Order: sequence, then structure tokens, then C-alpha cells
Amino acid sequence: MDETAPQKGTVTQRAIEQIKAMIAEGRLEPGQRLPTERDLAARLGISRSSMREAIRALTVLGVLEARHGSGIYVTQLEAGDLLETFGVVADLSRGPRLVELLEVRRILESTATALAAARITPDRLAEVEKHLTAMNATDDPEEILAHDLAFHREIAAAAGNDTMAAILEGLSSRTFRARVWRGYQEEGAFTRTRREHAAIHRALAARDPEAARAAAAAHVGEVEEWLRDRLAR
Amino acid sequence: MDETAPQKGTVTQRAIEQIKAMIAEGRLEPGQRLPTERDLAARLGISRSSMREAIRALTVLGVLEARHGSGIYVTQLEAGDLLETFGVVADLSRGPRLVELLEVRRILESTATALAAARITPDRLAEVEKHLTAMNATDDPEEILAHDLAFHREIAAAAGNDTMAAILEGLSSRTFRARVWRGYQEEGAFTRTRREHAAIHRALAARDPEAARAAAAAHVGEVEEWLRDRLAR
DNA sequence: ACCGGCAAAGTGGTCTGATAAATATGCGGG
DNA sequence: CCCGCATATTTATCAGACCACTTTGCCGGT
Repeated sequence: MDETAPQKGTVTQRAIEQIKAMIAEGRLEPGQRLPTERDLAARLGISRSSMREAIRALTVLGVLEARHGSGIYVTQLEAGDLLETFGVVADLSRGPRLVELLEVRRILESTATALAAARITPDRLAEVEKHLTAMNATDDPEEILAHDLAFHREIAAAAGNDTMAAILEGLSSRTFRARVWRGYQEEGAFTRTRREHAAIHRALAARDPEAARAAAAAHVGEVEEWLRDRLAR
Repeated sequence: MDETAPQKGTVTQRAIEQIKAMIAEGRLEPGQRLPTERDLAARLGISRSSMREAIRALTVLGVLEARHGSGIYVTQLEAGDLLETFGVVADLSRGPRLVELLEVRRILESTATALAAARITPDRLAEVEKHLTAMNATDDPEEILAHDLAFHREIAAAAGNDTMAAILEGLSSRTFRARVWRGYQEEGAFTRTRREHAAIHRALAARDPEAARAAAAAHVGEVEEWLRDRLAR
């Protein structure tokens, strides 16, 4: 006769699932505001502390957004929101998994670049070119890295698949790039990187998907191989 | 003269970053036990409630694991641990983003299947075959789905890239498959699916990466196209 | 000396209540 | 009609207590 659920897991875990379910079932729309912490806690029959833990969890997952003094809202649930956590994988990975991540990036980036070659608009291509020249015009590693990131980000965006772009963004997170690229470029890979970027841009300008795919794969593959070698030692 | 940090963001957010940093810097090893909640809170100068929120957040991210009565531990930080949250993306996506997710899956799955064709061991191939026959031997949709998932999971594992396998696992999460596959198979796609699975298995048995890639791409692409059509209406 | 069980200490899980800080609201004056 | 300020609402944080589960080690029996 026990009316109260099966009691599986912690109350916080259950609260997380219930809120997720509300969103999945459409009872909570993107951007919509939730009841207050106190209301929600009372409604699910748990304490405010536990409810806050659930909300915090969903916040770091990019599902909810808490605004101090205002309320709790469902995010737009766009790819960028939900895949932000992908960055922690890159940040906390080391050794062989870094190679695996680069392999995934190579696969996705080469496809994205190929798609971009077929779909990119002239103004976006100009934007890509801007970052390319800016990247080649400075010696500051920080600035180079920033334009490098932007260069690939524009291309990923041009591919027209936001989800893919968001994943690639995570795989190129600032700290990840900094950790791997640093060593790579210290070995005088600047000129090679420059040439590879030029090749990618050329393929995009020529609207040649296959060339773009090959150039992007080679670009990431170079780093991948370098890292593989370095780990072998 | 303010000795206390820049105060950016909430204290909980800062605690999350600090613990993440400890792990990234190697001061916390995989599997290692952390100080108690009370100690950690005191050490960072915050309340236990806030510390608990930070721990809960890192728990859902698959970075930490709390064991009631025992303590808090760093997970093994393997791909599977950290990418578990990828499933929520699939669970909370709808409309056009489902197509995008399928596109990502098609790209990764086709590559994974190609790699598997080159690397799969005989006993793992036998395992794949087992799920194939079991899938064809029953009419229960639930059982078919389970073997379908296992079929692709074995192949992804054989590709030798745990990270890729973990991502694919998220893209094939039970609820995701259930939502999309349901509609797809209701339209009598069983026989077609069966043929496609057979083609994939044949390519694996023949150790033919290109055939495997094509078969896998076609397999996912079929569903992708169906979903695209369905959304267009 | 070994072993089984039991008690106590340690630790995460939950609840309650209070205060601070940021935001939203509504009213009154210009 | 609009601006500004007092007030209410809401999240952020803290403090302290108790419960549930796990681990540890002692103690008695064999």
C-alpha cells in the first residue's frame, strides 16, 4: 500500500530524473521558467537542499540555467548548451585517450570541412580567410592559437550541423589545444601548420569537398601522429 | 590587499573548478579517495551544502563517485565514465537536431565499422554473429532492440577506440533508439534492417573495411533519410 | 590462534531554518 | 508618460542536526 515510489537511488537523483522527464515529455519548454526551488522541493516532497543539488547538476549539464534573484529557466537546449560538458572530457584526458580524441576529431573535422566546401557562403569564406591571414601575421602564440581556433570554428559552422560543430568545439577546447599544440609547435611545426591551413582554405575556395576532406584529415592527422610518437617514448 | 580570490562566479562553481584543477594537475589520481565533504568544505572555506553541490555536479559528470558511508572517489576517468552524460543530449533532442545526431552517428559509426573490419578478432566476430541471429530469431521489439544495440556495441568496441565507442553508445542510448526506431520500424522496415545488418556482418567477416564503411553508412543513412522526410511533413 | 558477530566510529544523505545578495515589481512623484 | 525608489520575490550561502550506510576493531567463543 506504499504510495511513495520505489525509492531507488538518492532523492536527488530521482529529482534530476523527474525534471529531465518533464522536459523530455514537453511539460517544460526551452526558455521556460520553472517554479521556485521551494515550490519544486515541496512538490516532489524533498528538502530544498536536495532540490538545489538536483538543479545544480542539471545546470552544469547545460539543461537548466539559474539566475540569481530571478528564477530557474530551461536553456534553449541547443547543441552548444548541452555539449558544453564535452570540454571536461578533453580537459581531464591524458595519454592514449588524447590520441583517441584526436582521432575522433580527425574523422569529424574532415567531414565537416568537406561539407563546408560544398556549402560555405562567400562572406563566411572571407571570415575564414581573415583568420588565416591574421594567424600568419603574428608571432604571439596566444594570438595564433585564438585565430587557429576561430579558423576551424568558422569552417565547422559552415558545415551546417550545429551538433557536429559543438562536439568539435569541445574537442578543441582552449585547454586541450594548449596542452597538445604547445608541444607540437615547439618543435617548429609552424610552417607546416601554415601550409596545411592554406591547403584547407584553397580547397574551400575551390568548392572541392574531397580536397577539403583530405587537407583537414592530413592537418589533424599530423598532430595525431606526432602525439602517438611522443607517447610511445 | 584582498587575499581572497577574485570572487568570480558562485562559490560552488569555484569549488567545481578547483577540484577539476586538482585532477587535471595530477594531485588527485583516478580511483583515489578524496577528503571528506566536511574537510573539503573547510579547506576551501565554504559550507558543506555548497561543497555537496559541487560534488554532486562532478558526480553527474562522471568525474567523481560518492559511496554512501565510505567516501568520495575519483572515477577511473575512462571514456565511458566521462561520456555518460552524452546520453542526455540524445534524450532531450528533438526535431532537426535528431537528424544532426544521426548524421554524426553515421559518420562515426561508418568509420568505426571500417576499423572493426580490419581489426576484429574471431571471437568478437562470433559475438557479433550471435546477436545478429538472436535479433532475427525473435519478434519481440524489445529483444530486437537490445540485440541491435549489442550488435553495434560489439562492433564499436572492436574498432579499438574507446572514446569513439563511448560517444556512439550515447548516440544509441536506449531512449534515443526507442524514440526514433519505433516509428521507423513500425513502417515495416524490419526486413530492410535485417538485410543491412547482414551486409555489415558480411563485410566484417570478409575483413573488407570499405564494404563495412559503406554498409554502416547506408544502414544509419536509411534511418536518417526516413527521419528527415518525416520531419519535413 | 582463529573466526564470527556485534558495537562504535566515520562518512555521505537528508532535512530544517535562517541570512545575504540579486532581481523583479509596483507605486508615487515629476 | 517616465523615472526612481521602497518592497517583495527568489536564488546563494551558511549553520547545525539527525539519519543511513560502511568500515573498523574489539570481544567472546571455539
